[in-house]
Amino acid sequence: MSAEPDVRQRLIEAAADVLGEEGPGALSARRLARDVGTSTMAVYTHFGGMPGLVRAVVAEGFRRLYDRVAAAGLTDDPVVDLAAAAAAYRAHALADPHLYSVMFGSASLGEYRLHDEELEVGLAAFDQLVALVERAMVAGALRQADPAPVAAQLWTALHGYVVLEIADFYRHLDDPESQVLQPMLAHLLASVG
Amino acid sequence: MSAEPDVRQRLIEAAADVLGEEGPGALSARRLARDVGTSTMAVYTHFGGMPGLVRAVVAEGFRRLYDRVAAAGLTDDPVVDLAAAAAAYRAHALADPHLYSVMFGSASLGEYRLHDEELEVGLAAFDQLVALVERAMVAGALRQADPAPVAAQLWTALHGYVVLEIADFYRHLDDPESQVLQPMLAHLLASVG
DNA sequence: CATCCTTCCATAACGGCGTTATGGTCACCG
DNA sequence: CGGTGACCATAACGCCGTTATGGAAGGATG
Repeated sequence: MSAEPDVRQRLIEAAADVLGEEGPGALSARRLARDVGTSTMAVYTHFGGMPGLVRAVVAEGFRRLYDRVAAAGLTDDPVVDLAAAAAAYRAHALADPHLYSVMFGSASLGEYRLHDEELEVGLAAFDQLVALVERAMVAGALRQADPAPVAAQLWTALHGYVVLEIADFYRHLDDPESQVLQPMLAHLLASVG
Repeated sequence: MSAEPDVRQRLIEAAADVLGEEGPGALSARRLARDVGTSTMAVYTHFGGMPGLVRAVVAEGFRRLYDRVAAAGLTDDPVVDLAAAAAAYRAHALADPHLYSVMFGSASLGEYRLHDEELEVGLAAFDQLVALVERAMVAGALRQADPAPVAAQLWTALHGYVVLEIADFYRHLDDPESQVLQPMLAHLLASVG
């Protein structure tokens, strides 16, 4: 049934599965060792402990996020592509909200704190957005400027929306997507366009 | 030294203290019982368990956030007041980042999920912002519209910034406050003004 | 071929955790 | 004055992360 090689990768995938299906409360070295068919010591030889495994899962989450946003593809309209990337980003986060929460660590699992290794993977995903913004600038759809801060503003707003949506803080609004998310992104794009 | 009555409130304050000084990893019923000078059973008689205590701490966090933002006071310029409220909001979050993370971390700490009780306290804080926006509208500083979605957009962007700042995701930018936060809020205000 | 050394994981133990069962104490109410 | 309920101390159960120890496999070295 299960392939035997690469215990490290299988632990990461098992952790991502448990996170997606049962939430962070179900994450434990013993549970993962059982699922993968090994002992808890494998977690220590490969990750140095449970926090190390969580960091690896976070890096994996950023890799998946990168792939998902990249899969949105490109058209001949840079603004349409920006909207498509944002939609893909949100869809990915909502499809695995626990993983997304752990990625942005605010989720406070253990004493986790961002290391350079995971930050690098996260920044690769962010650079995608910078490239999309820069492309819109050279195409004349956005005013010429440093694309990094503009991309950071878009990402910040989108991330804030996703976090509050996952935490169910828009419960009292009907259709928050069209009342909050879309106008907010439209305002930001209009102001830098 | 310590007042004896109201074990419930003392447990909440002890939890907020531990959260602020040592982070969520140090939160435990046994630890809090030791600090307060009681047994773990007090947690169960007053909160029904550890998740119940966390929910109470979240509600307390929203109450403090409300007070902190309200303390910003009012001038005769509604736009200045909006900026002051945003600054107070950010300062409060950065002063106790663990508490802020738990408040919005739908994930991770146990199986915590937002209940109506805490949402109500959170919405009271949000209503402050709605009132500030409405005040700016009647003063003519912002275009007349439904203030709730506008306030939600401002809050979303500000929250996103605070979360990413706490998680140290702006490490690669110098002065993210002036490169990201200020222009983002300015753009949103300009677009609705 | 024999040896060593490194990598990797199984077993078992330690302390701490949330939770539960049980019982005791004290206030209040009939 | 008996009872009844709220509140908490004690102790146990089954988890957890982590560590110590040792054994098995494989490549390098003589």
